[in-house]
Amino acid sequence: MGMSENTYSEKSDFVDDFSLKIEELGHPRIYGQILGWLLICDPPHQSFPDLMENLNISKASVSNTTRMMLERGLIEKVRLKGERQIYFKIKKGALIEFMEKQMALTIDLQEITKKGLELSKKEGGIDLTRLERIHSFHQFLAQHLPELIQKFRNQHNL
Amino acid sequence: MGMSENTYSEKSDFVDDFSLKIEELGHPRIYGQILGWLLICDPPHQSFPDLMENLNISKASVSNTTRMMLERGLIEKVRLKGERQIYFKIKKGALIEFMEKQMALTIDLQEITKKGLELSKKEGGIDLTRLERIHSFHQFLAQHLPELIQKFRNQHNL
DNA sequence: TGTGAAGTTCACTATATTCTAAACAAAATA
DNA sequence: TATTTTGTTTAGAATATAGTGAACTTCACA
Repeated sequence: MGMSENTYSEKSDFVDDFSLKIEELGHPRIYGQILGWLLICDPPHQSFPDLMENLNISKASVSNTTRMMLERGLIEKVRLKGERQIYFKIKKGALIEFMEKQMALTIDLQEITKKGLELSKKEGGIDLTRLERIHSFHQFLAQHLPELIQKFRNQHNL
Repeated sequence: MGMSENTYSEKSDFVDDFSLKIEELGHPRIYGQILGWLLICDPPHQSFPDLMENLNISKASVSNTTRMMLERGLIEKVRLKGERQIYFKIKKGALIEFMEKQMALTIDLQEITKKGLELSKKEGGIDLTRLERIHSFHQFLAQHLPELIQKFRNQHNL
């Protein structure tokens, strides 16, 4: 892993690394850019021009992406008294839910492999060990991941 | 979730669901197609023409994709005595490793958020609670996920 | 060595995605 | 009501990716 042990010297370095990793998880890069920036910006709420200037993205990108992120509950709008502009900030706990969903995808495979197994059994004569192995893994995760995450929530009052 | 509770009636249904989910995890769809097929095919090893016909993909796609999958250790070549053709089969335990890596990505974020935190502290005056929350989550996962998976391996002698 | 079967490579097409510019809408203020 | 500020929409450009056909290579075996 080419990942340095040092602290970042620029906020943009953090945003880059963060967004690349979010992209690797299967999401648009701009998601990670906005999320990453909203994690380290000052103040925690940011306007359209704030996002446009700091991330070098267009107004339309800000509009479209924030709309999607609002729908998915990742961020929320903030209105400041006496100000016309909308500000956006990370919704509390949203990133944890985001990662939780990420892992739930893995768990979906439990259901899929289960049905695949039933098909293979119905058909007969098919070697089941391949599917059984991966299915039992997902079954195990489906069983234990939620309680592991719950344990974290309890520890941190979330 | 539009996922039926029934068993699939066609192998292609399983392959479709499986490959769509793999795609959602950020991988090329054809990965999921080949992996899914290799999980339920009979026999477990498949030739070039087998894959081309059952998945409706070209010879070139089989060649390119299997090369990548071999490099990443997902599948392996099988040679049958007296046969010139190469066969491919799922490498034992490969899918579990694949999913493990998937979760390790999530853990990479522990390192990234840690460095982001250090930057924010160095800069001073920045609200740290946002990053601290997500970092502690990843730290928690980085600590507990490996041992959870190890527990599975122990239970199943893998 | 010649032949044909098996697999690889690569340039290109098709497709999907991302992002933007620019026109448009809404709403506050003058 | 006219003007300005703020945000939305949408058609299309730019880019990336996936997938293919066809030429090419390799190699077993006659």
